[in-house]
Amino acid sequence: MPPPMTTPQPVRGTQSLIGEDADRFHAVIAAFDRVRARFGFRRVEVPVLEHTAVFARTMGETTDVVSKEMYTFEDKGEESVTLRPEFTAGMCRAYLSEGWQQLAPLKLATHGPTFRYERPQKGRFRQFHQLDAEVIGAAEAPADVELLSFADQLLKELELGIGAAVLKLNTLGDPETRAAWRDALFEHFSSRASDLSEDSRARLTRNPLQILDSKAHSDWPVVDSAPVIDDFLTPEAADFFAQVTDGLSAAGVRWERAPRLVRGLDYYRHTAFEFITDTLGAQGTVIAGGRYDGLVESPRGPHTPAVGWAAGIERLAMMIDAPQPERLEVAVVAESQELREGAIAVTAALRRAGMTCELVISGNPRKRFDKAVKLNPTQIYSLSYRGGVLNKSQRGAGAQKTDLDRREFDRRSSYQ
RNA sequence: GCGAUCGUAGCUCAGCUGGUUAGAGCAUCGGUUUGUGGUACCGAGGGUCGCGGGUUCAAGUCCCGUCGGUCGCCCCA
Repeated sequence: MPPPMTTPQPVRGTQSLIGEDADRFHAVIAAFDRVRARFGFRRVEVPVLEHTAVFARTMGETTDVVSKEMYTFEDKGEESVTLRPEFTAGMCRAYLSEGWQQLAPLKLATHGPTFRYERPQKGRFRQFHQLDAEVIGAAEAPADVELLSFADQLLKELELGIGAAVLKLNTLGDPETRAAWRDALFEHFSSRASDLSEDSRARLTRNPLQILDSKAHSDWPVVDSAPVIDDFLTPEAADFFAQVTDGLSAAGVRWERAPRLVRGLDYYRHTAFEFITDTLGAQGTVIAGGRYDGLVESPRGPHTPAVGWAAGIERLAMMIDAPQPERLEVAVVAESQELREGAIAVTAALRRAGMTCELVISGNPRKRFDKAVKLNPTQIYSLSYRGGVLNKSQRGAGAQKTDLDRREFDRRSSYQ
């Protein structure tokens, strides 16, 4: 229990944004939505809250995310529910339980908050936000190309700069390929277990593929000499990967082969990818995804091939240039009390005409003009009495086009 | 879960080897001045020094714990 405090504290790992931070955040979402529409991905909404089984089953009970990072609790109906730690599971659940199957193949996009109980650090929060894109019910390589082109175009429009994020691409092949490769890896790593780090030795029986992206330097020689998947690809799997890479080249998407990029869970097939950056410290992954043909059907669902990716909004927001802040067009100032209603009338007319407008009619009348100046508007309309005479002035650049007509200004500001 | 580092006013910070009623700039509010694209001066409000305990005649300062921020490990978006 937190100790009683006079001022409430935010929950650890959550954040509230204002100003430039909020602008960055929404610039990422705006770009996503723009590109989304152009690629024909349908906008969908799925719940933040799902039955715990939705995530536990699809993500694998032994995953770190499921075993120790989920916000899981019993609701008042004594049902175990979980705040989503990712989107894919909920999207698939909706596909199955909301009758979306009849619309397949579906290109879907959504975004929103996701939750993971982790130690916060740079680019990592307990409540964080993701962009998500999925193609469900499409088994062919063009779907992968479509999905990756979407991600690539999004990054281009965010103007991260050349080389800021590179696409690392790999194939995990079909189940036959994967099983053969896995066996070969197991054999390779078992024979050299004594050279492996403690972490990697633990992975050996649980998931030998994960040793491939071990960060322990001591593992690197063993990893470098490990068998590569290309030697195990079935002709079908090799053809699928070739279609993806040819498609990407045709679409003008730059990529790099990453033969050690893997996914731990068995339902991943064929395409696996990450957009990586070195500008975010330890959290280098900005977009990650892959093909998960085996997910929906396990343990008992219709065979449903699918590909998808998720992106971290906060991570992208940290990488983009600061967006232009919304510029105030007009500040209307009443520099004495009896001119307030006139100022209100002018402001109302300007806002109805579609202009962004702030009203400055409170506080010390003599300081109101300075207050207006600090709002940094394009124009200032001020109403004042000077030497007992009503003085109306419009100041600022570019007045002609957006200006309230002079006569209209006079009429409105004379409101009694 | 592990490690490092930091918590003083709304913000950015100062505060010496512990020593009177804890300071500055900015911001806010008020007064005078100026009189139209960030005037100048004066004044006010605002802090149980993150929280709890300990050492001491005396703790913002030293010690322990705890909560939080930041960065890294792990994992991931």
